[in-house]
Order: sequence, then C-alpha cells, then structure tokens
Amino acid sequence: MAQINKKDVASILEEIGILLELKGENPFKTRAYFNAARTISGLTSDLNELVESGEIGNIKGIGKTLAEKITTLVTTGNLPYYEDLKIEFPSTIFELMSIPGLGPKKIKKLYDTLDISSLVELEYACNENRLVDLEGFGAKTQENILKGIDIRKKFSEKFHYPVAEIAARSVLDHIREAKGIVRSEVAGSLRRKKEIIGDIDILVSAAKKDSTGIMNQFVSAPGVKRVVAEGKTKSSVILKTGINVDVRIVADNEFPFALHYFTGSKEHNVKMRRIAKEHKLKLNEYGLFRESNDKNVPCSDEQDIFEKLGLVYIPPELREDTGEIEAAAKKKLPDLIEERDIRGTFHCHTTYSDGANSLAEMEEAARKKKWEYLGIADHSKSAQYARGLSKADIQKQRREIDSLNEKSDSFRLFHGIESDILADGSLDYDDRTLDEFDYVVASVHSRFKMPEAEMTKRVIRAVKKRHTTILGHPTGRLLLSRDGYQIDLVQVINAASDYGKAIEINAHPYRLDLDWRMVKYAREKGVKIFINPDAHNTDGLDDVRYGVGIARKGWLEAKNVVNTMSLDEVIKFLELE
DNA sequence: GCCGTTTTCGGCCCGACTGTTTTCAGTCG
Repeated sequence: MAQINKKDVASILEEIGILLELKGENPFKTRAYFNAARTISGLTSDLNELVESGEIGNIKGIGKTLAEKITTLVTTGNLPYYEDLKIEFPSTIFELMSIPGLGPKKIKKLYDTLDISSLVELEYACNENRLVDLEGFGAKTQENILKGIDIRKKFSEKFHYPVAEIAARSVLDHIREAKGIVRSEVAGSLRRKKEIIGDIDILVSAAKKDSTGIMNQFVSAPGVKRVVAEGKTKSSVILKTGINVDVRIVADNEFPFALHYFTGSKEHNVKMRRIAKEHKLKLNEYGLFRESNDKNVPCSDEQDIFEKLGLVYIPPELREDTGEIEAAAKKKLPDLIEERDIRGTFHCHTTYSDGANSLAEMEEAARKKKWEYLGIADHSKSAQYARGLSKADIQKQRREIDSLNEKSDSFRLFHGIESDILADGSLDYDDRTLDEFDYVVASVHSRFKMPEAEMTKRVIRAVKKRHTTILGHPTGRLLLSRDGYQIDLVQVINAASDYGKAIEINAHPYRLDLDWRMVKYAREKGVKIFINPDAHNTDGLDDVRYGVGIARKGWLEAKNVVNTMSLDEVIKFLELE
C-alpha cells in the first residue's frame, strides 16, 4: 500500500470537485465528490482496510466509480483522473475561489478570456480595468473583487470562537435597540459552537414595516467597516476586525424555521429537507408546507419542527449531519452535558511553572466558581521554556497543597503534573517521583515533526504507562496558526480505551483539542474525558465553558466527563484512597 | 456520480441578493 492518508484522499476528492465545477460539469456530479471528501475525512475506521476488503463501496455516497478512484488512490498513491484534470488549470486557480462573488463560472470566464489564474494576476487585471467589458462582469463586479482581494490580504478567513462571540454579542445588542423586534438570536456556526468561526449570522423577527429601521440600525452598528449588501430581509456587513456579519429579518411565525435554517449546518439542512420530503412536506426557511396543497404546518419553535418530522429536538451543537438525525428518529440522542454539570477541573498552571497566579489564587478562583476541586498540573522538568518543576519544586508544591487542603474539608486541590512525553514515549520523571502525584497529564511539547507512524507509537507508549492518567492536548494544534502533529488518533483512542486511560479536551479556545469529531469516537469507545482549561491564570478557568461546547459537539453526556463527578467520586477515580 | 418498499432512469434542497441585462445567471448560505 502506498503511504496516503484520509486527509490526503479527502483533499484530492475536494479538488476534483472544484476542478469539475470549473469545467462546468453537472453540479450533482461535483457534489458527489464534495460529499465523498467529507465522508472520507470523517471515517473512524482504517481507510486501507476498507479499500482492501472492498467495503469502501458499501459506504453511503460512495458508489462504483468513487470506490474505484479511491482504491486506485490508496493502493498506488496517485490517480490519473485527478492528474489529467489538474493539467487543465494552473494550481493557483484555487486561490480565486476564496474571493466573495467569484464562483466557478466567473473564474472559468476569467481564465478563458483574460488568462487569469491567480490572485496576483486578478488584482493586476482589475487595476488595469480589464474586467469591466467582460460579459457578465462590470464596473461594480471589478470593484467588489478588488475589495475582496484587499480584505483577504488583511485578514485570515476564520476567527477564534471567543472573538466571534464577542463581536456577535455587541452587534446583536446594538440591533436590539431598534423598534419592532419580536425575537432575535445568533444562529450559524456560533450557535453550533464550532471551534472556529467563518462569519456571524443573526436572525431577527419583526413586522414588515419595521424591517427598514432594523436594517438601518444594523448597518450603523459600531465597528462596521463596509456594507456588503443591504436588503429588506437580508443584509451583510464586514466589521473592522474582518468578520462578516449577516442579518436576516423574517415574520415572527417564520422565526423557528429561519432559526433552524440559518443555524445549519448546510449538510444537516439538506438532510432535514429530505426527511420533510419523505413526510410529503416541504421545508424551507419560511415554514413547513404540505406538498399536496402548499398549506402551512405552523410551528411555534424549533422543537415543534423536529416533532412534525418525527424527530426529537436536536441541540444546535449536534447539527453536523454526523448521525444526529438518524438518532433523533430513534429517540437515541444523548442527554448532553451542560456547563452547570461541571464541579471542578484539572490541568491548571501556577507560578511554580509558567502560570501567572499562585496556587492560593487559583484555589480561590475555583472556589468562587462554586467548584468542589481543582487539579494543578504544572510543567515537568523537560519543559525548560516553561520553568518545569525540579524535584525540589515538586516537594515544595506538595507541601503547599497539603497545607491548603488541611484548611478546608469541602474543597480539595489535587496535585498533578503535566509530564512531557519524551521522544521515545517515556515520561519525564522516574517512577518514584511520578508515584507522588495524584494524577499525571501526559503531553507532547517537543519533536512535533515526527512522521505519523512514529508519533502515534510514541503517544500510545505514553498512554500505556502505569502513571499516565490523562492524555493532554492530543494533537498539539493551535487553531488558525499551527496544524497538529501528524498522529493517528483512532489508534490512540483505541489504546486509551484498551488501557482505561482518559483523554483531555483542552478547552483553551486556541486549542479545543481533542477535536469534537474525535470526541464522538472516544465516547463510542467508552474513553473517559476530562475538560481541562490549561489555565495559566485565574481567568483561564472560565475557558472550561468552551470545552463544554466541544464536549456537546462530541455527543458527551455528563457521565462521560470526569469533571462532573463529585469530590468523592473523583478521589475514587484517581485511586487516592 | 449516487441512489432506489413509488424508481435501474430521472431525480438530486431551496430561496435571496447582486449585477448584469431587460428577464436572468451566478453566487452564497
């Protein structure tokens, strides 16, 4: 077998989809490639095995042709069909897809008539005024493309969750000052608690006569840099921070349908509409209609819509078309964990290593949150850059924790360590030293560039160690700035499951690692999860809530998460008595 | 290209906004 992983296969299928779009192929054919890309990247079973056994063709959405192409790709490492397609367009042409208003048809036109195939060429052509006379283009289009290029240069296309959340809150508060608003809510990927956010969707219900006033209020919100579109029901702006905000206004009886629709995901919506069709109904953002006579089926909220389609309510975080609709039909949805279930957290840093607050200050902050316990896990000795703990530091910290614990019987500090996983998979201290801790978070902080097989072996070796309690930030990714190291998480989760080890959802909004797609798999394998803030100061404890969002996206119930246990249960779990 | 207790052919989710053109294609979500 050639060395090619799921991610590679998925991105090649995706590129084929784009290339077919550029060629003007049947849109349903291109969609088949996009769907297959998504399916492959979400697979938890081994792609090589699926190909070898021929099972690949039995996966929904992968028929004879795609199965053959994927098999060729996996067994030989390349795909002639793809190579032939690529020859037809320069590789830089994919850049153009990122400019708003430019789709496959217009890009094809630019390429065929003006030989434009990159952003640089496009910008040059705009400045030379060469787009205005092009059929289907005009002065306005050229201007918008230039603005699009400008914005792309200045900003990345995605934003960390808290950045988008704060912006959304501020715009929504401003809109709410307008007259005539009945209901208003943030929808889109923010409502689904995605790990990174592309743009902000806000939904408002109001009478028709009030819509102009509300839109005026919206486009004059503080922080608006440019109004992209302004209509009676839909407007769009770009904020100074680069975030795009869309606002839609609907009649109040349409609000539940619009909220569902604009919450997405797109894939979830497509499937919901198919379910509606099976019920001889039509679902869109304005309502649910009988196919026979177009008569409206009223619903007062989202719950109603799901019920009318024979489903139980699906929380927004689950709406990613990863089986939630099927589970809702069987009434088998999980009872998702909530923020109020959290009774403490682990993996926090103090001034002993690279934290900003002392042990006592961290304890105080945790008590203020009405938690029952807090786990401290400072860096281990190899983490020189973070002032990792010497053996003397460990003793000193232990004594301080013991003395703080003696002062209270209702709250407890646990003494853990974030031990580096060394290159060979061993932990950072000798067994006798590790014995002293209440628990161990094992994390990779060095040698990120190992090949996948080696990294996977390294981490699994650490997971198997007797002292390891929790695997910390399993991929090391930093959202929007650094990809995680190459690692086969399915194998790692399987090992954690086999050896009864827990995995952390690192709740720092720049990490959110373990990824929710894999959290779902960990749950299926019965792996216990810790939601850990990786807090480096007292404010950092609040980040736990982002972790709860990711846990919810990963279908976790309170019982799957160690942080929801009572103090007594945690003591038992950590085998401290 | 996929899929099928209405089907192996003919469907495949649906509507708003923009800019171009003058009735609509393209893009977006």
